[in-house]
Amino acid sequence: MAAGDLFHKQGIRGVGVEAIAEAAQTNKMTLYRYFESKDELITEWVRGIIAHKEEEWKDLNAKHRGDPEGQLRDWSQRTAAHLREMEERGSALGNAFAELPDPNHPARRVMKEHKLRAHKRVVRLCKAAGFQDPHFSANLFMMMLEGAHSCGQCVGMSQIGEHLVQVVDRMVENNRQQRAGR
Amino acid sequence: MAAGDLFHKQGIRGVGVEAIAEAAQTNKMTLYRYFESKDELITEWVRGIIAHKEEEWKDLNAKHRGDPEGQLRDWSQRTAAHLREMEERGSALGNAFAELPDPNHPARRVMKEHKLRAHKRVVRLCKAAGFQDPHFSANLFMMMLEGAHSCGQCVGMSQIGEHLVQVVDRMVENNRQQRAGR
DNA sequence: ATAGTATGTTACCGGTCGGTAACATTTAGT
DNA sequence: ACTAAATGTTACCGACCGGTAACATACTAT
Repeated sequence: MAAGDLFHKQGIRGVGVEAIAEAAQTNKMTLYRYFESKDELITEWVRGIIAHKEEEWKDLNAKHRGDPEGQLRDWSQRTAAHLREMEERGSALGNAFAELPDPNHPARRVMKEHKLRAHKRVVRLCKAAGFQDPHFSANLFMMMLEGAHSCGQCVGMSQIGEHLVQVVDRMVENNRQQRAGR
Repeated sequence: MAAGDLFHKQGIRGVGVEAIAEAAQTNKMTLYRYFESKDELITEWVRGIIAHKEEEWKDLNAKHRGDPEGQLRDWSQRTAAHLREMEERGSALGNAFAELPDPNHPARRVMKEHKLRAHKRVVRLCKAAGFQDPHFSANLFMMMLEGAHSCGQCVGMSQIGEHLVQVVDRMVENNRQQRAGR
């Protein structure tokens, strides 16, 4: 779905169905034979993004099996890499949240569920990594990763990415030392 | 300008000029005698928010004169308080960024300048507080404060606010100990 | 070749929205 | 009370957008 690029770059509400069809190299009519409304189309796009992220978490889990610290560090590295190739416009999901204020919008519900899952996952990882206060650390991780996107727009993505990786490394290292000292 | 509530709650593009006028207890025509376009109206709203934030920084500076650590801690506390009374919808400026993708939009330019100023200010504070790597710490602060808004939508604002305050306190404390140990 | 299905084309509908014109009404200063 | 400025009212315009109908064309399988 190449229409997603449009959504991300011009904003969901700033892109007409006609433009979406063109980006998908088809036309409006055919589009409406597959999606019953623009809202459903948006929702499907969001679902795609989320599926991709879940896929990445599976990779992360497979690559660092039984190593929650490694997963966290790799997660930050991937996010940093993702930041670097995303000049100007912020996070797709974050923007979508801002652009769909209606709490009953299906896409919004899907995103909320995903965020809850993501948060739980990070809490679980922090628990497994032996962090003293897993909820605290998990919230910290989430805050920083979320904030990196919007923050990079004024500082420069690459620097933000670097610092993100650094601080996650430090947190993991600190935790390791604290555990050793107990 | 009470119309700002509408912008924040329903999204900039989701609010018509008519609704804005009604919220301001006037009508469209009068509105257009003061603002030459909706875009300028949006920009003025954004300017108001920014002015309010700058005002708060003046307060912060006056209250903790010569105490950059106190300013940073108080900043986090105010942000936490602000989070608590902001259930559901994220940061006004962050949302505006998402809703105005056009890089030439005047409001966007204003916001970008403001973000740059804010970042510089925090770097300056971190320098004054004697942080070892002021740019690193400043970026951390910014990331967390930015991220807290979007993150609170899935965890609960009050908890996020608490943790935000805690971590800023810890960073300040760590810095104090490191300085003492040098 | 033919039938059936998927895709493309055009034109249109209803609604909303930003913005304006023309005129009526109120407010305020003297 | 009279004037001038500010505000309100109504109606409208043009543009855009989401969505549909009707029909034409291309593809595919047998």
